[in-house]
Amino acid sequence: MSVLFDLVFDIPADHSFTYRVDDKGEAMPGKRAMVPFGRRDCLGYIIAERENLPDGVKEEAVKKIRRVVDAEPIFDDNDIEIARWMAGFYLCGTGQALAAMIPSGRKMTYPTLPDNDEEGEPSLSISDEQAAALSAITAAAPCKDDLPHSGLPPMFYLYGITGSGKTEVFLRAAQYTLNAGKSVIYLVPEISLTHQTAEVIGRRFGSQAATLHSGMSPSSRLAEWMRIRRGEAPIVVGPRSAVFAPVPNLGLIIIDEEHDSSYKSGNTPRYHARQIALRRCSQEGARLVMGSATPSAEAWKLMTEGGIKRLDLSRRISGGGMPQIKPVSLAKTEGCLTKELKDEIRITAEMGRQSILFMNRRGFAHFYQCPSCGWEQTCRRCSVSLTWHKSRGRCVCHYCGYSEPPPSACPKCGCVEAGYRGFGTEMIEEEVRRSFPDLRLRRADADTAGKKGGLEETLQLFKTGMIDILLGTQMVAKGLNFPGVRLVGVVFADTGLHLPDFRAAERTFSLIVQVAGRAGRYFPDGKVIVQTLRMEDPTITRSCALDVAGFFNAELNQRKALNFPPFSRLIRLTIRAKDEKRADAAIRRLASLAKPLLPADSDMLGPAECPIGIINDNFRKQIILRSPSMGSVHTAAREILALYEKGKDSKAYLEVDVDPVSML
DNA sequence: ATGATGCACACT
DNA sequence: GTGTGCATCATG
Repeated sequence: MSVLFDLVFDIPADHSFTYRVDDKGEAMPGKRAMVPFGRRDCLGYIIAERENLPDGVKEEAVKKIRRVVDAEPIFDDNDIEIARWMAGFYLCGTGQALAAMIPSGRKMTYPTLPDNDEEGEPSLSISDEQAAALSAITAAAPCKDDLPHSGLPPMFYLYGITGSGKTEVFLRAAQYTLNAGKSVIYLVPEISLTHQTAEVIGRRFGSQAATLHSGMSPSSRLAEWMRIRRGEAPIVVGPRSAVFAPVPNLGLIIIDEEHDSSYKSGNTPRYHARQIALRRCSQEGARLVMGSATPSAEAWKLMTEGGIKRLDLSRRISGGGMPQIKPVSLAKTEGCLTKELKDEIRITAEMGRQSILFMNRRGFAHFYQCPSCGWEQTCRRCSVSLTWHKSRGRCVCHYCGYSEPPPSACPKCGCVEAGYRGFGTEMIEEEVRRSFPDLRLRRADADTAGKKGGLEETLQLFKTGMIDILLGTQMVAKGLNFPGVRLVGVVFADTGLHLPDFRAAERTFSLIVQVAGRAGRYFPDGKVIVQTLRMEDPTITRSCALDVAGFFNAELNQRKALNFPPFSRLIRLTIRAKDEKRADAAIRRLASLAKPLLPADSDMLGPAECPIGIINDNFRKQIILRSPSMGSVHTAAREILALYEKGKDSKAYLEVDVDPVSML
């Protein structure tokens, strides 16, 4: 008597496939199995047992499971339920969702950051604000039957500047939850914070803690996963994929630095850890606690509406005040360092303290522009500005790697004044070296980090005071707390504002406030200089005033007027193809399928070229479906995709992004 | 996703 | 007449 099982695979196809085994033996839902699939053997996930064959499947078509891979199920009913929900929400295959839950661990190595002496040791006493926050969180013990009417779990937001003691509140809330016999998931942004926080938690909770990070080998990751499932590690720390940690009896999910974009997955399924956390908490009767100095617009809106309880941490606990933040105009400056910034660097050095010079995103800031006609040197393949790399003597595209020597004169108007404007790491490095030949300078960007241990070494040197000025990109903005830092200079704050993305202002604001938090952590004399060409821009002025509420008032009004999130939900459909005609045809077909299927309350933006029109020789076109809520547009999107699938051009690839975070 | 299949045009 | 290239299709 044979038994039937449904399996899913890590493929975009959404439906399950039925297999049989002669006698039940090892097979059961939650285990993986090798099965013949098409003309080869494939690893599939057993998701259910079934009584009868599905309609239209003939007895003789059903194949036998070759081998059950796992001794114990790696997924339980709850996991499979989440995967099914993800497949529906993110429009991916159930198997793809399951595969995302235990990523097969690509061997990426992340730098181990120097210790963050910040909140490592348990403080014996906490401030009144911290105590108030903690008791708010621990107050009402939620249970499944006791959820708010909305179906949302109890949600809290620790809203406070860097150094205001969020971590200590998180840790105590975790301890409280463990004491109550429940489990905790503690999410941190990718890369920098994982190790630091894992260490703090390891010290605090010992063997009760588990870490799930992407640097682990598949086998040790799986071993850790099973240890968590057995309940041997009731507190789990990790980046976004740790939101799936199979802890029994979930009581609390913590999302540190909630605004961080690494919580959104960059590949299929493009899930957002916050969304999964929300879902798990409401499903499993747990609490959700987030924290940041610069919440996302989504979180801010929910706080003002009361869906999330905001808990303010307004003071720095370690004695430092907030630094003075000064916007400075770049307008009449030769080069990239204003007099104000140079003066402060000098003063800082004379005090024996350190400076960080911060630039946004490599590539957008350092491009060739003709001073007479405005011609820009861009990549022929990717349509983004080329970046001048002095050390290589070439102009490089950051998307495809294409490079060429710089023109000696403007190819359009022949102007020989043609030079490099904009500020890249190398240019700033040169200017700082010229201005301060006596100061020790190190660069920390993707180039210098590439070498083995390059970044770690630089950070270690900086921490031990062997470097006076650290010049870096995004990667120095997050999670670094160096007591010796007095000055932070934002070299060109406008860069992010130029990006064609409705979240450009939000990100720029957040970045400046976060970066400002690096200064004066432990002393009251921190200084931040924000260089800009847009002294009047409200994003710049409000970030310099640390006016989060003012910024979001204006920003949310704007979003509302333009009907962008958080006042609407988006689904972005991107077509990419080597041949532009193909891409065009595909996106037009997609758009014409979509038009009549959209619900009345929804609309469609595009078809249009993507903000970055070409990446790696692929033309990219997009349409954006927009709706007041996910419900209706979701159903439509599923139909659209199903229709598109039949008769699609196999050389044109479709990418689906539900709730896109970056429009680039 | 991926591999098989079937049809188009090319060339010893 | 067979050989390479790509669109189409199904996978239980």
